[in-house]
Amino acid sequence: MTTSGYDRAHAVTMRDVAKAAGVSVATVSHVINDKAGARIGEDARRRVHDAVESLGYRPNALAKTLSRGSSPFIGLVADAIATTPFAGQIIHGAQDEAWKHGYVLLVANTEGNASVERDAIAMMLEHQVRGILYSTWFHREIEVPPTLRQTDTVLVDCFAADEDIPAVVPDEEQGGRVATEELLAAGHQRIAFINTTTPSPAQTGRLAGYRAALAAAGLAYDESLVFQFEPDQGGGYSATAKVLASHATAVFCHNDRVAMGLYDGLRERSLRIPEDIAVMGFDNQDVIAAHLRPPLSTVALPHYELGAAGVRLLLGLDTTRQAMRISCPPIRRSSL
Amino acid sequence: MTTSGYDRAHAVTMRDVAKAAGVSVATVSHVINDKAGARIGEDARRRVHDAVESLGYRPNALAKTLSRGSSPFIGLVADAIATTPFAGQIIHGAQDEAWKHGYVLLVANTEGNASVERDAIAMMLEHQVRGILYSTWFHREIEVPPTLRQTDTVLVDCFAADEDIPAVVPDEEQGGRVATEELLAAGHQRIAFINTTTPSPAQTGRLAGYRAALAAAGLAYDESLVFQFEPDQGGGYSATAKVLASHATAVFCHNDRVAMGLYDGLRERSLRIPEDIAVMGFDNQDVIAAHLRPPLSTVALPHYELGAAGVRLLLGLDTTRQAMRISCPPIRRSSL
DNA sequence: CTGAAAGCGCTTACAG
DNA sequence: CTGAAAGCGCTTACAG
Repeated sequence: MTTSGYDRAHAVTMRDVAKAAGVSVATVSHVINDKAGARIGEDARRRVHDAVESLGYRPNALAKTLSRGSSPFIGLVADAIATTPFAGQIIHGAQDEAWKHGYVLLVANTEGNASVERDAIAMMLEHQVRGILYSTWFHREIEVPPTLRQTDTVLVDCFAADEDIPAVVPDEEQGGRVATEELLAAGHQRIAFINTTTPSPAQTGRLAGYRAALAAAGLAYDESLVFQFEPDQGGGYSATAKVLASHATAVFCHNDRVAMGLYDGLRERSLRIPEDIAVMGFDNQDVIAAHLRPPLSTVALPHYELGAAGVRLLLGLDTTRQAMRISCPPIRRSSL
Repeated sequence: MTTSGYDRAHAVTMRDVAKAAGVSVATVSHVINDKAGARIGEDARRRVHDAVESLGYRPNALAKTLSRGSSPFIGLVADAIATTPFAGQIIHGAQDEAWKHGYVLLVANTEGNASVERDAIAMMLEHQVRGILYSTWFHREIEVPPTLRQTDTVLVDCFAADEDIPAVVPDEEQGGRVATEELLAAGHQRIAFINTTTPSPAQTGRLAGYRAALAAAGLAYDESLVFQFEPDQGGGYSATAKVLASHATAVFCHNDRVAMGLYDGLRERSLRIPEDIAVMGFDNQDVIAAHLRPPLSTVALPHYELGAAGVRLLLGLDTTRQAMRISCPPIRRSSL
């Protein structure tokens, strides 16, 4: 079928190449890996390359791993590839970074199930992973599964309170600050904040950022401008009346879904965005933010970067140890 | 640190277990794998298990693979883990199914870049994958990368025209049919269809389904009820006027984003859903469909099932060969 | 400049 | 009932 002489049943090995090239397997290994110390004649070199070519030889990465004692794998256990578009970006970032350093990602989706988690970690350990990235789909505190201790671990988008395990998380406070600063820069002084009812690093961090930005701008913190609602469309929609009653000229929403609900509430009252009121989101959830009318200005959760930084930390490429905060960049669209 | 005596630098091997249990490695292998033919005394068996326990032994899956000549890996190359929440579900389904049969998924994200794709496939081949799932984030025709021929392949959410490569795709026509049937069942007779301007299996398939459902209900196909717009919010929004002018009482939208735009257009005209007009989406895009006001009825693209079926096909667990169509189930919410 | 040989951690006939 | 030995496909000192 192919001209390479490839045969699925009987893979060609280094031995076959050696035979075809009339050299030893040691020599083949040396030229294929371009070993520094090895002095192989131009002639032999060419013969090996020709044989590789004509036989369609591919090194067996597993055998290589075994004899070298190093692993090409990095494990990524995620609690929800499924429930959210976010996890995808963490995987994406981790994968790109892993590849860049010659590693391959082994991903496992656990749906938060502890026993699946245990199996996934065991599987990774048996495959001799270099280390494991343990990630959650939203920033939170976790209990570290005990078996994770048996290898190098870094936490991604989560952290363990009383632990010394390195973690990389989004900088919620900085995010809340830029969100507010964007509104400030657009000339607003009376900025409402629809925060979430759910206790979380996002809840406290974004609020702290909001306050910090206000303070830096010389504005007093006004409690009557901050609300708590469910962090979804329903919450944003319900918040509309209160926000309007507060006479705010701009609203910083805890996330894009809240903003989406607020949009609905505002539209029902025939209020225009941003002419009548400016709105700022958080998360930069693709399907929502870019496609609302008008497109929503927001701040991005740096999922891709979280995954990539996790791999770098794991491989010891980043000097930082312990909690590493990744900043959340503002995304400017037309809602303010 | 742990009581297991685990030592990261010097993994414990089968040899260590053998020594500790006072048996040969062959015996250890037999009891650990619970080999059928092997008759090992209760005594030796217990000693082995104890040694495994106390040493914290974990078999080296890579070595096992090498000596057995079988691979525990299945590759999944995806063109866009990133750009869409959908790919995540394909991965999820493939992974669950792979695990179920003792395989581990090696995933690679190529962003559609041909050279990355080549590298990804080469990497998988070198890791001796059992086969490769090649997937796209939306249903379409593709050119099969030549190196894919070097192993078993199944196409997921895509297909190759002139090829004999097995593929699993969503059943667009059946999807279009149920979408229309749902509207019919709700009592509508004048059903508009906002189709996409983009030529694709979705475009033709969903239209065919729409026509089939109408025909089955004894309704004539009325060209003036079908429109073509960009398959996004902007398209849906723009379609509003024409849809209204057609005096349809219900609208089947090519996808959820179109429905989202239509919602906006309808709301601006103070029209209520579903009282004034019913709307049906397609895709069941989480963030959108479930959270629109009112929640959108739609039909789901079976991504999880696509991934799972792909693995089954690859492993020869499904007898079907060639193109396999997965049906798209209706999701009932409150927009009709 | 090149090859023979040991070894990576397992599995699997084969003997006994 | 159990072990010695060969082998999976590589890499890596070590000799020459």
